[in-house]
Amino acid sequence: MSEKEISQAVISRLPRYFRYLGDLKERGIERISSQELSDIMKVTASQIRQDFNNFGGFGQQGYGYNVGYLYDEISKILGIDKQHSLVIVGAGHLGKALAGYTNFTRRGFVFKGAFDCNPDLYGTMIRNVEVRPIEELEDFVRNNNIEIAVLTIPKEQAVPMAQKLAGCGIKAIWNFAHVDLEVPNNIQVENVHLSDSLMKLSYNINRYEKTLNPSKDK
Amino acid sequence: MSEKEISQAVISRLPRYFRYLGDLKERGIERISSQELSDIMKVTASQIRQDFNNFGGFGQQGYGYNVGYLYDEISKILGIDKQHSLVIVGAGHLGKALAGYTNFTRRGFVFKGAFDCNPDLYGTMIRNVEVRPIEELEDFVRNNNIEIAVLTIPKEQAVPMAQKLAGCGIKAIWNFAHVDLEVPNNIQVENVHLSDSLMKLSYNINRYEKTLNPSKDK
DNA sequence: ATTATATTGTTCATTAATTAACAATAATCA
DNA sequence: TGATTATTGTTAATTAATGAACAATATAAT
Repeated sequence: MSEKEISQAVISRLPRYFRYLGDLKERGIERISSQELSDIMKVTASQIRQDFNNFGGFGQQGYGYNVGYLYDEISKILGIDKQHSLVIVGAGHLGKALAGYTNFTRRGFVFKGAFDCNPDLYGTMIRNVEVRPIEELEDFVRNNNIEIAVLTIPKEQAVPMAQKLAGCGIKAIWNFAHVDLEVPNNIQVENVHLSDSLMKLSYNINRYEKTLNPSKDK
Repeated sequence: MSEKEISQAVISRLPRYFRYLGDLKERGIERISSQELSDIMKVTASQIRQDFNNFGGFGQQGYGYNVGYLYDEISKILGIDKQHSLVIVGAGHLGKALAGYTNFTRRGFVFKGAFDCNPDLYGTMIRNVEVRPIEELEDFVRNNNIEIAVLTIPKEQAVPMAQKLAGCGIKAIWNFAHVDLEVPNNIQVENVHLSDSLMKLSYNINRYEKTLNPSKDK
């Protein structure tokens, strides 16, 4: 009821706060004001205070915020105070790269299985996990209570695969395939569309060059 | 002068339009109205028309938009009608994965070189390109007119590396290191912070579960 | 203890983004 | 060729996001 919906704009900023707070913590800094954080992060102090206050008062007037406390609170908000099991679907370079990220393990994401449709890969190891045939994926998800599926397969296969995963109790899909998945709304999808990102970069290169040499347009 | 600044919110949507238009084109569809596109893409027709009109009138009243024409125009806006040369800095799994994306080649991004600081990798091949020692990077960028550097190195190395790259005429950095780079504003930076993305996913899993079982909060 | 200072939480104002509305106009049909 | 329909480009209205202001309050200093 008091579950005020928090905008995804705010959510998108939380990981960055978390990162900066982690750095501060590591450097032994115990307290920080919204103004100091503003200077470091190049966002307004007002936005910082507004963002935090969406989740309750973490600071104290005349003092600021306790770095360690704020860090822990944000980790709870983000749900990374608990472990999340995940499987990688598609054991190519990208799948391997993601499986290998120690960063993720550190944040409680536990790599439980890898699947591919290429028989040459069956039995090969990624980290301490062997690659299994894709046919075993659904049973594996069900039997091991897997929360997250990381989709690093071609887009043609991604759509039917998402449907299959929806059917066996997966909670979320981290989608690297260049296609929009359609899944029931009990399943969370986070897209990483790398080509989109690269195109944005291309646009900004172009734009900058045009500001230097406006004659060239049209 | 009439260089009205276009918001990054609009730019972020262009690649998705481009993708859907490409699909339509491939399916042989020649014309489409903003309403039809709205139905397919699940965004309002009004937003579609507003977005396109930032760049000029691409449609025709009573007819709609010509798919092929619109596709080409967007590709020009995004600057992917021309080739962009890039190098990969950090020849790990992620670097290899990115180098191998045929999608990128198709959009005019030409993979020209790969660099790493691990001597074991020197001379090994990624696609048709051999991995070179990182010391050669700066000269290579200068001599081969490289536009984009793809940073797939640890965050500690990423900051000084960005500075070096800034010094040798690179135009843009596609940054996969989990750190904010500080570069002069003649260099475009596009960040792909994968852990941020995964944390957002984690938040949304959490949020959904709380809507089902609100008792569990606090 | 009292006062001065710092800094939050929150309200209000402003700016930006999105959606709705509609007049203008091209395409289609009779 | 004229009437009807479809659909854009654009303006206006609404909603969301951001930034500024300030009262409330804790800390620190004297």
